[in-house]
Amino acid sequence: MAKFQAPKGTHDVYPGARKWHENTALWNRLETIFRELAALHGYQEVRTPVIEPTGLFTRAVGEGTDIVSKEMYTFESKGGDSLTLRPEGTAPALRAYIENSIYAEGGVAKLFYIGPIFRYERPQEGRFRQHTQFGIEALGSRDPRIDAEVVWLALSIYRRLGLDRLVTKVNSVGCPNCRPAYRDALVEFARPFVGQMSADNQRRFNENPLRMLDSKDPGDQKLLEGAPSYIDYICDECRTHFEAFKANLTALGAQYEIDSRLVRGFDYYTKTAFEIQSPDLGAQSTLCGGGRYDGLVEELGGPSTPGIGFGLGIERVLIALEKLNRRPDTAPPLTAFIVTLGENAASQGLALLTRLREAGIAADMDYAGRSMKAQMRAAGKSAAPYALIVGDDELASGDVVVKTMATGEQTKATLDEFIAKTIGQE
RNA sequence: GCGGUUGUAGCUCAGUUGGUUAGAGCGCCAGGUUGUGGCCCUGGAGGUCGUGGGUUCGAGCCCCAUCAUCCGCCCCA
Repeated sequence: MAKFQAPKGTHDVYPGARKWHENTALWNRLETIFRELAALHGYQEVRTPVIEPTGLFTRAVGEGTDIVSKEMYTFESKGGDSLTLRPEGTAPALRAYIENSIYAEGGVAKLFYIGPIFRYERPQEGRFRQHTQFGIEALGSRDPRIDAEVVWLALSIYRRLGLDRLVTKVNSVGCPNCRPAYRDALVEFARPFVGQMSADNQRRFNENPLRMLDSKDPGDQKLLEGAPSYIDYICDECRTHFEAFKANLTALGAQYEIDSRLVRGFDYYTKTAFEIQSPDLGAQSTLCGGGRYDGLVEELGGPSTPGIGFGLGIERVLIALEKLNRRPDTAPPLTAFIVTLGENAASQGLALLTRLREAGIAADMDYAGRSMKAQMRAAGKSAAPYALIVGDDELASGDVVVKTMATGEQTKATLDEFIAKTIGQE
């Protein structure tokens, strides 16, 4: 009998998984932290479908990008429409923002999302065909202070998780006013040695010259060493914005580097672009990437609205934490484990459990009808702080033996006393 | 799309120049304690050696193919 397995590049998340990025308790903990910090900064959740019209991504991300040209899961619906499993989170969030007229609320709309992202790529460490992103989008402000706040929120998340040693890289990729001049300058600079560059960069030279700077090919890097810097071509508006953004970041106490080579893989970015990397992650070192996209809402058919956001790969965060052995605290799944002795007690077990649960105490028992020794083993393995032991003696006296597993100490108490004391501790 | 790695018990792996019934640790189950977990001791269950073909008297080991896995390039979270 052939066994089924999760498709290449996908993974399950399940209780007790050894790999942190597959462990339910750790996922739950991280998601809670994301939600708390998002709420703390005024962001509210938006949930969008996993499938979207294919055109949404070709329009937003750009026809020439790798994502659109070769990494999308695209299929035809029975009705004949072309649908795509979302390969990124910003375009769907903005589609929802426009479709539901969220902009009509006025002010700045702050949205966050947590959900799966699909890209057809060759899996490797930290890269999956289905991964999960936490992302935020702030729509309606062109104030550079919000650029700094967005970066700061990402950094706050990592700090909260105990992830240090991070490198934050910032850049300005300009705007439609100044980009053409820079693009032309870069093309003229590279023209004499196009033929000496890697095949990829020769392609980029024609299709998307800015991406040439992103090449990791050592030969390309050497050839492009003296390449013109965007900062010398940037228009006054973009320069002012970039300076204010950096000043605000500095004022918050954030450490960052200016990386004039930082060019992100989506066509929609304007002005601010940033990336947060971890040196502990291996080849796929980017934990978070984002930037400003002042023309995108309009491009997608909404009112002219500036925006900025980021996406953060949750699997990569978990992998980085695992490598540093920084395990987030997770509460034990159970508080009490009931151990019964004999037929009479066994038949009472479920009723006792129910009383605990109705009082809000997570409790369980061993349903296999096994020996006390086996039940105690199960209690220990469950990590519940307390074992409640019930036998004929306890049934007669109306109380239970409360064993504190960590110390081995035992006392007698009625179930109500145990409940009152346990709830008092929370 | 390209390059490399590894596939033996639930997990991590060992298996000498191809040679009888394929091993260890951990985990699991049970007993040692007919009312007590974690430590210790004893025992037990569990494997078509990824799959298919080939070479050979004989293949976990050699050859071919295939599937899967992980890692790197590319790209990105």
